[in-house]
Amino acid sequence: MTEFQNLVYEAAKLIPFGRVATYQDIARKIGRPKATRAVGNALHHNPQMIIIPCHRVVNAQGKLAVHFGYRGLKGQKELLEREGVKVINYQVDLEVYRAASL
DNA sequence: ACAATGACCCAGT
DNA sequence: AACTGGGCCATTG
Repeated sequence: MTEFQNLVYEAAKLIPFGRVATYQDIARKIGRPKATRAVGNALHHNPQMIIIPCHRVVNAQGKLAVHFGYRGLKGQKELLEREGVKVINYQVDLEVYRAASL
């Protein structure tokens, strides 16, 4: 477990229930605004798939991660809808659900 | 130390 | 809207 990954996971846990964050938000939160790609990597290697709310993390367009580990796209979609987030065509409205605290 | 890879982003065509 | 190329950063072989 690298230090970078810890930072990413900690940041991910801060995303409130029923809201989402972009890879950029996470990157910015941990002090590496341009490491968005690395953030994606870290989440992919996520050791605690369920514990860490990585399903609340989407790309800059609000699109869900295609290679999501837990039950794929559908899994992430269901997890989000279970929190009251409307997912249209595997995409969420960032203007509405993006966590403001980031 | 170097090259390649990936759940990314942005601008240009 | 779809495709391309360049840039970014951490991890891995």
